[in-house]
Amino acid sequence: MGTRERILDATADLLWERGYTATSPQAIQLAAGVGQGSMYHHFPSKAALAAASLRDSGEQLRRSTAELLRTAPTPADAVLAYLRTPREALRGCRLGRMTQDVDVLADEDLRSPIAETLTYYQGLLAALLEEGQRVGQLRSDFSATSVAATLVAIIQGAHVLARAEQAPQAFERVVAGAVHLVEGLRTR
Amino acid sequence: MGTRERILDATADLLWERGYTATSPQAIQLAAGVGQGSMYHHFPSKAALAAASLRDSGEQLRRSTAELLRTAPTPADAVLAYLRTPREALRGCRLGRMTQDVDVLADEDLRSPIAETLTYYQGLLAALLEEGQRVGQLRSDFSATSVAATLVAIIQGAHVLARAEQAPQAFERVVAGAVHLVEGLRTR
DNA sequence: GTCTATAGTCCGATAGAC
DNA sequence: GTCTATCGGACTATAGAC
Repeated sequence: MGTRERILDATADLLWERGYTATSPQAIQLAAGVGQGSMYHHFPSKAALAAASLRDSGEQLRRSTAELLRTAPTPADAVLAYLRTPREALRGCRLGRMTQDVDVLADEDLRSPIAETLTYYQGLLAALLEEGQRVGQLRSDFSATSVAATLVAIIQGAHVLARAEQAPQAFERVVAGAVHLVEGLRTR
Repeated sequence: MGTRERILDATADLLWERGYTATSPQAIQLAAGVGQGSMYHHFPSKAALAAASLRDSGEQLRRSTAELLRTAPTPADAVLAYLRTPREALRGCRLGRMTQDVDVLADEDLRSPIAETLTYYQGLLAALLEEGQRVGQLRSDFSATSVAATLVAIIQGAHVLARAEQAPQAFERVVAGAVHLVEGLRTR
């Protein structure tokens, strides 16, 4: 693995663990096992390095989520799979966590991969919900776009609760409740 | 207003705006209009000051939420009022946002007001949902505890989406979807 | 391309005058 | 109780040798 990739890997880990502002170039260099000069040779600044890392993470997450949803037999199954897929409850969402950092929100290059990925999730779920409505599996008296946004928010919020309580069970509780709520959307 | 209160007020604002690690004693002193000596006279450290501020914020939020839920005519109305109450979408939840700061999670005095408040919300909502089930307003085939956790997560996640997109409309979209989901819990 | 040395700033906290 | 001066260290970034 090349130096550039080792730097990007270390950055992704540290951004997930500590966030942007609290992650120092020094810590990245230590974790990647490179000197300061190497980091600044490959990336002009901490912000540019973080932006590259977040872009990579966003692409990876969008790809794996699309794959997850594509393999379910029915739309309702796909939505439930989105809720139930195993996640690192205590680590939080590696992109969603960044929204609490003002320096991230102030920099378009840092914010856009986050916004694009969360918007992409909502699009995938809205399409599934509409399909479920079209084939009569789901009720037609709700807005697929709104419910899709709510489902994405549920996963983000589940991470918040699990971290607050420092208990993965909080995440599971949120998911269990979400499953109850989604079951209420089925036609009967 | 006394010096101590001015310091606590400035701290609460800055913690909400910037989080814990990114808020410097210097910034607090500037915002409160006091010197370093005053701050360290009233509070032994940045951590102790932040803990006092978060305890205050938690008490205030628990009190206002209990009041909000107590004034609704029926359990389902109270749950919908929780979802629909106006919130500062782009600023985020002043307690929930802290869960992304590792230094906060590592310090029990900082973490516990957050965990206690979010747990308190869940307890209030679970009691309402159970009451709704008892009086036949809500279906009895769901876990009130789980759904209560999901409702709290929805509001936390709505803040995340709104901040990611830098658009309050994202918050409204999440709430609209949540209302659809809660309507599915009613008996018919 | 990679390294070390260093600059200039800000951090959290303490000392001590008033 | 409040102030200013200051400490020791960490921060992001640059310089320049190899």
